[in-house]
Amino acid sequence: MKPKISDVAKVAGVSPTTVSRVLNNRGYISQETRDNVERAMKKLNYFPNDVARSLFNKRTNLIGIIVPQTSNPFFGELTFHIESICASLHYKVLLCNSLNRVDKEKSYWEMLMRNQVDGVIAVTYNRGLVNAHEKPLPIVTIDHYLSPTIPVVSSDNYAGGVQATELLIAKGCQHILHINGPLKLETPANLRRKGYETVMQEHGRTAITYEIANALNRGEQQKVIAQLFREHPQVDGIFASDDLIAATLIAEAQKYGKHIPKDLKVIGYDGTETCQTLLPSLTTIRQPIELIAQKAVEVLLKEIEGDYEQEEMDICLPVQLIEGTTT
Amino acid sequence: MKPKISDVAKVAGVSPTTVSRVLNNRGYISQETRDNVERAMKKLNYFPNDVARSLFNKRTNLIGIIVPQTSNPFFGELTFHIESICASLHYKVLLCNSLNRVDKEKSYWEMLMRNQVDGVIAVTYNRGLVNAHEKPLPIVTIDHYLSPTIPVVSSDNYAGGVQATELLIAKGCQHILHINGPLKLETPANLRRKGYETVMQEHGRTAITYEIANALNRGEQQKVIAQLFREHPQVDGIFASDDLIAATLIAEAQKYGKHIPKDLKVIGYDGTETCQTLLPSLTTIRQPIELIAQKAVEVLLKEIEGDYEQEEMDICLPVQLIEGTTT
DNA sequence: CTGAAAGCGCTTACAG
DNA sequence: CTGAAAGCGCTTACAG
Repeated sequence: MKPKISDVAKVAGVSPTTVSRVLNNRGYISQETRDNVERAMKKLNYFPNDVARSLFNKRTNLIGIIVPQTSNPFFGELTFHIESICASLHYKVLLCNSLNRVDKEKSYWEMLMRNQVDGVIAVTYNRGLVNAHEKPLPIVTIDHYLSPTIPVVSSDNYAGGVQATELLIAKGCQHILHINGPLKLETPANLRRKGYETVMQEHGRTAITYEIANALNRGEQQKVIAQLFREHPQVDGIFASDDLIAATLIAEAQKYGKHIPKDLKVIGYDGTETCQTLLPSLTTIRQPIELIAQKAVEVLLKEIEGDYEQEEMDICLPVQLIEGTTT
Repeated sequence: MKPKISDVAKVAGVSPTTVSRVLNNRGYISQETRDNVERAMKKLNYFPNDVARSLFNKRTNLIGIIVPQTSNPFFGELTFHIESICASLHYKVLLCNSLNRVDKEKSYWEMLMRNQVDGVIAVTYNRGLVNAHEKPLPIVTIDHYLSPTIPVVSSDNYAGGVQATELLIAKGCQHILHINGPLKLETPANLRRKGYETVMQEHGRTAITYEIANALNRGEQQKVIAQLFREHPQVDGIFASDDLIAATLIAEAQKYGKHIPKDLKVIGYDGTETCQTLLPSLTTIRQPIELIAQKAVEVLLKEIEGDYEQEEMDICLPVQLIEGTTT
């Protein structure tokens, strides 16, 4: 059996109370008792049981993070940074892959509540989630508006959309299209499209957006892209709302005999490390992923500690254009 | 305050014991009491506290997973699958990004013990880890031998190395090199090199392997690649031990004016979904990532449930050659 | 079919 | 400076 505090107490010849005190460094303990207890802990290879501690303290130091899926490079990197930062602050991370599915979001949410997480970082859609529970946990979302009372961290999607579109125009594209994920969802990510539309309008162009219902599915992507080429054979510039779509686009374009960037210029979005390594030629708008993670954790911890300030409801971080050879 | 079992009991007009019984569906309860209790739970929006449950049951349904970093597509996909499978089996996942650093592995390991995880899936190096603790948890590793008593799940690295090398030879390469991660570590991944060396020898060729000390660092990769091109200008075939290295290789080769596949053929390793999307042209050896995740979870749960069988100590899964246009 | 009691491993007032 | 007692929210023998 794993040793418990009373075992240590017995070996050290003190009470469990005293052991607990040296463990938590609380109250006065004589150096001698302290040494005794520490020797006993070492001898028994004792580790405190955090489950018992959490029960008493009503604090788990656990946070939940809900992402669509860590296999997507953007979420994989985001998850990495969030977990790393949390670990450095002595928080532990319970991971949830929601696949953007409402049923999964719901059951994960309930799981996190049952496990008494101190807070959650959500990169997920479902709006009803939060209101459904009377006593919402501290929560912060990334790129998704869940409710007006929940803080959001995102990068400057509007500016990203503007920059991407302006670049295509500057490069001389005449027929510029946009491909996006599911549009009905009210996410800041839709601001990318807004940026695109605004710039197009300013230049007297018609904005046309193709929607991929399930952006995580590559087959779905190919279908929409095929349709796009069919309906707009004259297209010579495309702003894709993420790098994976852009990559699929490039592969499909080659099948149609379109040369990139001569016949068709493509710009993506996200600029993950992975994409910079695997497809360094891609022009893209880079999101400051690590910074997003940092801010999200920072805001969440403030909520948890209770010194949360109103002005931090909506944090918007700068993006950066990275020019490759696809434009 | 969150409602607890005694609150529910009060509302339902029964004892806490009874509430617990309907919660766990244990023992006999009259339909009427059951309905009463359920109504009370709904009314109070009650959710059981899993921390308290875990304390009593000495079972958390929590497993730890330690990977180098989820931002790497291979580990991102592996993590996704492991977590998804666990969720479907009502296990929760505590995520740890070790960066292959011994200090982090150690502190994560201790953290997992304190949190009373039921088991851990480790994709990590440190050998001393396990022996250091008298009472090791149920554990399974992926692609890493920690100790002879710990089961390993991996794909057929030797066959992968053989297939990769044979392909380059079949394509007419005369000077074939290999780039690998840190070689001193006794991982099944080194079998890839063994496969390479064996085939080279069979064909009377000299096997030469370049080592990247920190495979997670792209700057490091570039340095080694530059050295490789300097020392072996006549190289015309390279087997890279993962797809990211292969991608960096391809980018560097272009700087040296080498045309791929005419002047230089490149084959990678892993074949993640992400890589198939971002760099579909890459020839590679695909690991069955989802299957690896499945087996790892399966073996771990058997250890946890206690019906673990000896013959499953070393599970080796088949790999698959995927031919792109880089060979 | 239901409840009172004890206990999971810890911590914190409260005494001394 | 140290210890006995009570309790965190739950569950399981044990009675009835």
